[in-house]
Amino acid sequence: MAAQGDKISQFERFLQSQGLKSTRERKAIAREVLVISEHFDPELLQSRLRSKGTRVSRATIYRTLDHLITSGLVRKTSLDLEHKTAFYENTIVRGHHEHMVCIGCGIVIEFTSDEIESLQDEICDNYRFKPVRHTHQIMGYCRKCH
Amino acid sequence: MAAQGDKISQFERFLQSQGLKSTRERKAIAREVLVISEHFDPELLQSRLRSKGTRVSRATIYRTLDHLITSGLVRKTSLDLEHKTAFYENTIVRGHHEHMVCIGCGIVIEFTSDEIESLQDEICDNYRFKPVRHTHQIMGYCRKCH
DNA sequence: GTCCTAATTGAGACTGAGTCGCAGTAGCAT
DNA sequence: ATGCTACTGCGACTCAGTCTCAATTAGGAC
Repeated sequence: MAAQGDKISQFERFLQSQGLKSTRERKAIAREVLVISEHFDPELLQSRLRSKGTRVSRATIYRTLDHLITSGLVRKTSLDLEHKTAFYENTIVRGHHEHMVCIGCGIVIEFTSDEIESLQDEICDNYRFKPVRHTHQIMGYCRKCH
Repeated sequence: MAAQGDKISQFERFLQSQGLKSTRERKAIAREVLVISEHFDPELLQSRLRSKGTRVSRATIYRTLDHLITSGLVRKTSLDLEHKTAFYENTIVRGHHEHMVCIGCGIVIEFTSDEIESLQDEICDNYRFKPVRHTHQIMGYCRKCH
């Protein structure tokens, strides 16, 4: 898709603006991340790259993910308390959303609610708190599991 | 306080009902946990016990926290993505609440909102999802930090 | 194209939270 | 008091993530 190329060059401009270099590894990682449409962990990312013939070390995966986060192309999503690994997702394919996680089968259902978002803003206002990001996660049992 | 003794014996009954034994270590841990009014991590719990002259191994701390969770006296609260350690809190002193965490100074502000809770229930209903617990956390800057 | 320097990479050592196996210990029911 | 079984502590282990360092590479200057 055309949009992806744009995003890659957005990332390259970001790197340049930070005095960072645009390397083979960084481009490969960015390219792959923008193509994954679900949550992923660094492990999965590495193995997807490997299966395409691109070997990148664990350290570089982590380092590059940090840059992708700073550049705004990727976000870190908790999705946790059960899993120990961090999860990531690209911000292009995936808009903002919250999670319901089934304790039975592990399935993740996404939801959003404008009402909740605005109540949240109201509460922050009351506390003079300037929100930057938030996570809202419901653990329970999905239709199939209870 | 009187309530604490009750809770201790509630825990002992729980242990018994599970065919578990009521040991010196478990009682000491339960007693301490019920007296901590803030979030704590296993590390802190252990050092508080040690400073009272009770030595308990790390493994036992973790094992007992699990039992306390199952018994309902303690809950695990994410409070994370920044910290790597798990946090816990006792359910007696601390009612249900959500967190705002300041990215600047780390201060944790608690909040609750009945409106949000009921919107949440509504959403779960729509998805035929049976909620068990949830976490809702806002990261941002507190009054002093922006 | 060549040179130069600073940034980058990969490998492996390291860290820190949490778990596990095991040998010795201690509840508790009889 | 006895015996069965669960419990404890220790230290080894795991696993995600970080760090160090020597070797490599991007990319600007010439």
